[in-house]
Amino acid sequence: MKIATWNVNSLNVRLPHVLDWLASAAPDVLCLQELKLEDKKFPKEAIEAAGYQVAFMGQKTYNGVAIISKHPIEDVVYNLPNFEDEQKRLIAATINGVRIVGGYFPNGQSLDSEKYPYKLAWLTALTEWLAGEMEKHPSLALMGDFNIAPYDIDVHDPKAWEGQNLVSPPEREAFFKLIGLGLTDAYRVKYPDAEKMFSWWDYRMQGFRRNLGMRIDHILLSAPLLASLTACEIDKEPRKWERPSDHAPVWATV
DNA sequence: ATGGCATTATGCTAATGA
Repeated sequence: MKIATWNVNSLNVRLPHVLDWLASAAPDVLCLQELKLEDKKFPKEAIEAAGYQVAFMGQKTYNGVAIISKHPIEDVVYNLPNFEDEQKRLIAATINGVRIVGGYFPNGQSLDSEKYPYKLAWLTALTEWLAGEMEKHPSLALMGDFNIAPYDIDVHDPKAWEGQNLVSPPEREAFFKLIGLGLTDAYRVKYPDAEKMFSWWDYRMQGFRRNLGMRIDHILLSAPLLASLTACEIDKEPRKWERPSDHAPVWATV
C-alpha cells in the first residue's frame, strides 16, 4: 500500500495539483493538510471522479485536514478526543486494516508566542491518545505536517535556526516521545544520513531553487508497518509546478 | 537584512505561516 501526506496550503488553489498528483503517483491513501476551506466547499465530487473516497474536516481560512483513499475509509475520528480544540487539525481512519492518522501539527510561531505552549499541549494530548490508538491498531501510520524538524540535518542552516521554533528542544523532545511509543521515521530508515533533503521551502528568497528548506513533513510507522516498508520518498516535482504549495508530498510503500 | 512570498478576509491592510 502506498501512503502519502501533503500540506497543500489551500485546497481551493491546489485542487488541480492534487488531482494531477493522484493520477501520476497513484497513492492508495493521501492525507492532506491546510485545506483552508469550509466543508461545504470541499471538492468531494472531483476527488470521487478521480476514483477516490474521502473523509474530511474543513475550516475557513486556516487548518483543515482530509484523508483520500482508493479503499473504504472506516472508523473515522475527527480531532483529538482528549483535547478540546476549535482548530481542525487531525483526522484518523482505518483503511485496509491500517490505522491512518493525518495531522496538521500546530506551528507554534515562536517560543514567546502563546501559540507555542498550545503546540506543546497539542503534542502531549496527541501522544497520550496515540498510545491507546496503537494498542487498538498495531498497524498504524502517523503522518502529516509535524512542524518539527527532528534533526539538525533536517534544517538548511542549523546554526541560524538553533533553538528556534520548529527545532527547539521541547518540540524535538515531543517528537521523540512519539517515536518512543514504538514509531519509526520512515524517511530516516531509508536515508539515515541524507542531508539537505527537505519537504518544505520558503516561498521567499528563492528558497526552493536554493534548497533553503526544512524536513518537517513525516511518516511515522508502527513496527508491523516498518517490517513491510519498501520505499519512502519526498516528491519534489509538484514544488516545481506553477503556483505550488510550499510543501512537497511525502510517500511510503508498506 | 525580522526583509523576502503566498493565502485569506467584516479586503486594498493585516494576520498567519514555517
